[in-house]
Amino acid sequence: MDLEAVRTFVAAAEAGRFQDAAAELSVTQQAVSKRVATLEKRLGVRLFTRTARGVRLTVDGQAFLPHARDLLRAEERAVASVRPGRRALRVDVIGRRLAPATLLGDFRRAHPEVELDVVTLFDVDAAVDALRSGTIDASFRAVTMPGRQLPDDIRAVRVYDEPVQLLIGPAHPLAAAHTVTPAELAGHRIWMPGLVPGTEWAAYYDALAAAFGLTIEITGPDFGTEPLLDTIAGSSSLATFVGERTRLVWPADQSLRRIAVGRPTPVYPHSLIWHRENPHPALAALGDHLGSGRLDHSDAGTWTPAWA
Amino acid sequence: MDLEAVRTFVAAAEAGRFQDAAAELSVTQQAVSKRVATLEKRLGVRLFTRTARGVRLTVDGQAFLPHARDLLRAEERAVASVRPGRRALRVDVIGRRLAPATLLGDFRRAHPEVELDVVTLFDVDAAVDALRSGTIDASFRAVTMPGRQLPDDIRAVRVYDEPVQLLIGPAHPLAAAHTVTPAELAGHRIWMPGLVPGTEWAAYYDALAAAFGLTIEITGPDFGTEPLLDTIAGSSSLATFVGERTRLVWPADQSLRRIAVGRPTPVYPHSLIWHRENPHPALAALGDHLGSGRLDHSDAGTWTPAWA
DNA sequence: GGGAAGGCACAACCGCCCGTTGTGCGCCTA
DNA sequence: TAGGCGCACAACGGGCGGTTGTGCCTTCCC
Repeated sequence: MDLEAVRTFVAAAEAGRFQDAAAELSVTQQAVSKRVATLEKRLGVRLFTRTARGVRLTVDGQAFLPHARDLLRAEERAVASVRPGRRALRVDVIGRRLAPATLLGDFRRAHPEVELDVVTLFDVDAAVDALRSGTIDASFRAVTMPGRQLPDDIRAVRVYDEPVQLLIGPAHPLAAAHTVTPAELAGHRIWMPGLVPGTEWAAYYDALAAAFGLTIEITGPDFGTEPLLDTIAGSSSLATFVGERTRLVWPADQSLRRIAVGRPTPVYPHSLIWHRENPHPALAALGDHLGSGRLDHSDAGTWTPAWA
Repeated sequence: MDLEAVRTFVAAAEAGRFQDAAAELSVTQQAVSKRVATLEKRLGVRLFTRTARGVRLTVDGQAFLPHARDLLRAEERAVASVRPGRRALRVDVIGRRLAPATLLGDFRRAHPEVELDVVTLFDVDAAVDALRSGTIDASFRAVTMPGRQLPDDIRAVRVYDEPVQLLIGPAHPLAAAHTVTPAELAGHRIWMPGLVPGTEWAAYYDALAAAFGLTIEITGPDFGTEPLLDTIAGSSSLATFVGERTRLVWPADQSLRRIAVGRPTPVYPHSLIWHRENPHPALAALGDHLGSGRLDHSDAGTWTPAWA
């Protein structure tokens, strides 16, 4: 379907006459007539009844009109999402099912007027580059990697310490446990395919493994979450880590179990970083929203890497 | 913007290679390349980075992708709204700001999975014709007009008795009243432009005027609700009737006042009518929804026309 | 390190769609 | 009944979009 035809249809419906719609669109009346006729042919229904004083919407036309407006609005938003300058707020998250995406979902509900786009970059370096070039406006990252220092023009605020949980199947020996300590996981096989070496995500789990003597396997190609969850659910020895707010979409019959990890609870330090001079008006709203819900991370019962 | 290009963009983003997208769309790789290049040119940004093993989304492309999917979904809904057979549930209402539209809004919220289109036909006769021809699936009307009998194949259920209220400006002598009786309105000027003779809407107010000795003026052309409300707000003698749930969109400074009418309260009997053999699956859900919230209209303190 | 293969871009060609001009027809109005 | 208004149809022309053919770059493998 051609959006130019849809735009013509809306203009004609509002004007009530093809001639006026044609004037508004800077084309001839015949062009409007042709566009509408083509649209009607494609849809298989008549959208207007032609009268001596102009046109009037048919019932089908009345039903189609709001959808046509929706289409044009969606087009406007799509164009606006990539328009240089004054585009929608663009935030980088580490994964679309992880806690940052959930936090952004909360923000979207709290501020429905803010246009928000979510993207995913490779790592902190890419995010910093994108922040500096103005390609993105903010990024959720664990920015305090060992040996790295944020540049002066990048601001960072630690907004959410997310508890790490163990995900296992019903046949796993820990399936009946309510809580396990990190030390109790030593000797168990913890499998995390998809953990890309060099990312801060991988650095976090490296530190976790080192601190408590765990063995984390990242062998094998990453086939996506579904095969991973399938394997975990059917295994009596494999486990994996997930964040407390990680959304899992798995078939209900798999009966995967989340086991809390405590004494201490490893928490993943999500931070929001942005460029000091970014003028985007919605950025302040995002900062306020995240700051208001910020958790107190001075709790002695939690664990973070020494470099965090 | 061309939706075919948008569809191509989504296919290429999912496939990761122009060649695969081309195969899926049954065009050549060069056509996909051209479509994407044209789209990028129109948007002014690069959507893909070209690599030796295919293409990868840029940050702009990542931001654009969900909007592109939205566009295609909106197109699908638009086409579905007029597709003969299996189209969305289509309901005729007497006006988009009156109570039936509000009831449909409630239904939409309660059943977000139901595709619903709202149209407005001229009168009961047009609605019955449309129900029989399958053009619409249901209609909100006050069907019990004097001298009219619904055909056997049309079912009707009285779903909502809407109290009538008086709408006046702050300078009107009744502005301070909490409730007025219909009889007290005799002698006041009640102005209702836009009341089309021959419709059941007009018949109702004719009966109301006759029952209580009121004078209802329908003189003058109907310029829409805004001028009407402006005039009412600034007049010390003009009043008009509105339904209890009628949504008015007027500038806040006009300070219009709604005055309840009681002893008895005139109520407008909204009914839902549909064709006996309409097979639309969502029609039953609409009937259930309206039936569950149906008001008891055996209240002796209300008034309806004798023919209702 | 060099050849082969895979994948995208560019050029040329062409058909078709779209918009314009010119005209006809039906309906309402005076 | 004549005139005007408004949409549809016909003919024409240009440009957009698709295909074929080809070139270039990257990656992989021997």
